[in-house]
Amino acid sequence: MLDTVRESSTLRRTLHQRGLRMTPQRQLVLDAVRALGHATPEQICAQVQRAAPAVNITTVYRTLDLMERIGLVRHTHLGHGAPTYSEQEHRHVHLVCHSCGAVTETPTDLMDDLAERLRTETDFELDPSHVALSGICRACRDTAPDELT
Amino acid sequence: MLDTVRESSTLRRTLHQRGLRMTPQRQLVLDAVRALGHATPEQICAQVQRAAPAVNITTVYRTLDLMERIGLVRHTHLGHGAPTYSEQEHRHVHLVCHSCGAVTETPTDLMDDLAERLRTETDFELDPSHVALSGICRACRDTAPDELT
DNA sequence: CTATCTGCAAATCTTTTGCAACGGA
DNA sequence: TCCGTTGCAAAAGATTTGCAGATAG
Repeated sequence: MLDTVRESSTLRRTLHQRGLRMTPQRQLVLDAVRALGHATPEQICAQVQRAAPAVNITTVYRTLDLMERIGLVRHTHLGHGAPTYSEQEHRHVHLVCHSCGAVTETPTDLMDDLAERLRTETDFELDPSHVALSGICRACRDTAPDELT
Repeated sequence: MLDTVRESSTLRRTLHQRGLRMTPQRQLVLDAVRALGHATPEQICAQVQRAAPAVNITTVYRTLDLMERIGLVRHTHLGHGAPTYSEQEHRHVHLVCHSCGAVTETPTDLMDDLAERLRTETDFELDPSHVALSGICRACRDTAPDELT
C-alpha cells in the first residue's frame, strides 16, 4: 500500500519535473514493467489491459518511449523479436538460449573483465545490460544436439 | 574467375547433397552476403538486384532461411532493427555503438574468459558471435555525452 | 517429366503517425 | 483555460504465405 502511494508520487514528481503529466495509463504501464521484469510492448499492453481494457497499445508504445527518455525504464534486445523493457535499475546480463528461448539473468560483474579489455584494447565503453548473450543452456545441451536460432 | 567457378560448384554440391537445387538466385544471394560482410535482408536484396533486378525480396528471405538451415550463412542481432546475415565462417564479436550505430568487429577470443566463466558458473554455452555487444564507441564518448539507443 | 523454386499478390504482424477529443494542472 | 495526452484509424515497414507458372535435374 505504502509502496503504491510512494511509487505513485515518485512517478508524478519525475514527470512534473519535466513538464509532463501524470496519468493513470502511465502508472499502469510502469506497474506492468515492474511486475513483468522484462517484457515486450505487447506483453506489457496485455498486462495493463487486465486492469484497464480500454488502454490502447499505441499509448503503451508512446509511454515506454517517453519513460525510456526520462530514464525510468530501459530496453534490452534479447535476440529475436521485439525488444523487452524493464526498470532502469534492473541491470543484469541476459543469457538467452538459442534452442528453447529461456532467459536467465546473471550479475553484470561477470562482464567486468571483458569491459575492461574492450575499454583498453578497443576504446569501446561496454553497456553490459543492453543486449543479451546468446548460447545454449544446460538443459538443451543435454537433449537436442543442435538447433538454429 | 577461378574463384567464381569454384564457389559455384561448392554451393551446387552443398545443395545437391541435400536434394536441393542450384539456381542463379541462390548464387547471387550467397555472393551478396559475402560481398557485404553482414547485412540485412533488404540490403542483400538490393545488392542482388544490382545484378538481377527481377529477383524478389521474398526469394531473398527464403534463400537466407534455407542457407542458414544448411549452415552456409548465419544471422546476428546487432541490436536495433533487422538481423544481419553473414557467412557462417565469418565469426567475430560485433560491437555496436548506441549513439552512432557504428559496428566494429573484434576477435571472438576476447570472449574466451567470459565463455569459460559462463560454462562453469552458469552451465551456459556461449555463442559469442550471435549477438552484438552494445556500448559507446570512442568517437561518440568524446563528443555527445549521452544518447538513448 | 516432376518436384523444387520463383515471382507476385495478398495476408500478417509490429510499430508509427495524424488528428480530433479528452483531461490534468 | 491551455497544452499535453489519449484513442482510433490509417499508414508504414518488415516478414510470411498461397498459388500458379517457370525450371533444374
